[in-house]
Amino acid sequence: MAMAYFNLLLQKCSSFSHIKQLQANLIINGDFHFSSSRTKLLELCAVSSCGDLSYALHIFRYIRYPSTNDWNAIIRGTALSSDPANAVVWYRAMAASNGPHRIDALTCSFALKACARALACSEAIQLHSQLLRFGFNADVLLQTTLLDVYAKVGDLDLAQKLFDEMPRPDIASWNALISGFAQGSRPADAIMMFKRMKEGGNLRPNAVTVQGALLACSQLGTLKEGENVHKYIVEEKLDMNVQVCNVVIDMYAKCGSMDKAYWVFENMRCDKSLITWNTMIMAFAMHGDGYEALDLFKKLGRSGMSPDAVSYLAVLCACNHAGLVEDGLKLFNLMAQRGLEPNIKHYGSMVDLFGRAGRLKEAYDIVNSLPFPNMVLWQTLLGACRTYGDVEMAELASGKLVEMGFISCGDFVLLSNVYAARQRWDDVGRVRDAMRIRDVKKTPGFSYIEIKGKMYKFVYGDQSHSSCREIYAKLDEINLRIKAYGYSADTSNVLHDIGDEDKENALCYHSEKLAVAFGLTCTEEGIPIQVIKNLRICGDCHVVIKLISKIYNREIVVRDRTRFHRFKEGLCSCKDYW
DNA sequence: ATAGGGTTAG
Repeated sequence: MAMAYFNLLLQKCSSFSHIKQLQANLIINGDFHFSSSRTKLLELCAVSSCGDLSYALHIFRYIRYPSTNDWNAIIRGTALSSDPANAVVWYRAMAASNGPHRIDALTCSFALKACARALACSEAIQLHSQLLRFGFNADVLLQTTLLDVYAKVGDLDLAQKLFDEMPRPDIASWNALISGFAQGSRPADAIMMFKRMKEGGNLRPNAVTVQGALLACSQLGTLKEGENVHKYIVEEKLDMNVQVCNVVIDMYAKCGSMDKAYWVFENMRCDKSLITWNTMIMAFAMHGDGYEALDLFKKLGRSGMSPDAVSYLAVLCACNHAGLVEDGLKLFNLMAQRGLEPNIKHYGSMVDLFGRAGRLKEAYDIVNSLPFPNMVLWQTLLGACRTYGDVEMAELASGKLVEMGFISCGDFVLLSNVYAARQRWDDVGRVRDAMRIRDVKKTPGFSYIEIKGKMYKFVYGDQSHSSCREIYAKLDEINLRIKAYGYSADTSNVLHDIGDEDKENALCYHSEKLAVAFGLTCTEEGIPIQVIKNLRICGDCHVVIKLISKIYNREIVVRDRTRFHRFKEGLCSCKDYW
């Protein structure tokens, strides 16, 4: 068979059996050991969706003298597989093996991609130094790959340094840095870089750039910056891109503006994808708008597209957040009827749903019946035990978490809360000791608030703000007024070994309270206050903010890591279950 | 013999 014809067939390959037929053909014609077609076949088998990596490895073993490209195909395929770390192992085998091959820029590129996926930092550093030795450092594409790896493994400073040292960063280099900042811990810098790129005039931000910038806005919850990015998108007609529209919708929802999110959803200038629908349903879920989510889910069914597992997750989540237990149960069953396999998140949603309804036994049965133990489900169950004060079930769930070695600070706090609610102080002490012995790490909590287009960040007990004095004065005032209203601090949320008065103080300087107090000092009456928190809102803060919303007659919106809490006239949209 | 590789959604 002529090689050109063979390559054409390769391009048309759409199933695994095609691959095998072509392989048989190569072998029969005696071309297997000599032609570049074999390499192409190997690549197809290792990388494409109709291929099969383990079969590619099987073929590879028959190659007497694998070429650079044969090795690259294997490394690339492994980098894309579910075990990307293995690609580094193959890279080392390639470096150690004798033969006609030499490591080239592509080899490095694929191996680095694997490091990014496997979050393998030290391996990335090793590859980086080798790549410098090989003299590939002038390659812009490799520079960008490197930048991306460092950003993804969390070393944003190094990623930025690489960017700064690039002689000619192109649009992908900028995009990699912006997305890196946005996905990592520096969303404000992502927005800054987006603006610099836009105003620099050299390179025009494209569809990829704006997605990074929008993600940064969502992380920060900054509606103002998000609107600016949206404006740019419309000006540049990037809103013809569905993926961009989806991120815009998600951004508006996460910045608290459901009106704008829905407007974009309704007025799209391109066709909606299933992801568009799912994004919007998830947005309603996040805001506790259960009926809107259910309506949209029904509309989706009528639109001609069929809901997938994510659509069901979104609408289950909405039922959950809105307390629509029966609707949720029906949907879960419907999902099975439609032949969709529930995954761990669906089960988590069901556990939450039963938990919310106080049906702890049924929640427990789900967690216990799954073939693989999963810590998130036990944590969810533990949360439900806290709400309903079920000590026995709480001990069972936390016992499982300890057994799995996955118990976290938050879990200990939940268990302690259950004991505290029953005045079982010895047990509270026992939990505290267990935490100390295990040296449980606490993720530091912080909150953002946007005032007149500027973001302010608060950490626990923050005293670094210029208006610090006013903030603490406002907190004192709040404390007086809520106490007059009959509030007493729920100190079961505090685990430190300190006196009662100190416990109250420990609670009253939580970052979300500081942010709300700051919001009260510098906004007009009647203007809603919006706060973004990186962790879940604490129980005491939830009580206090409800009271503030009543006493100060303010609508207060808090986005925590899972959902929105809308406080109004002393009540919260989550109906006190979260 | 040659090209191939980098940034992006629920």
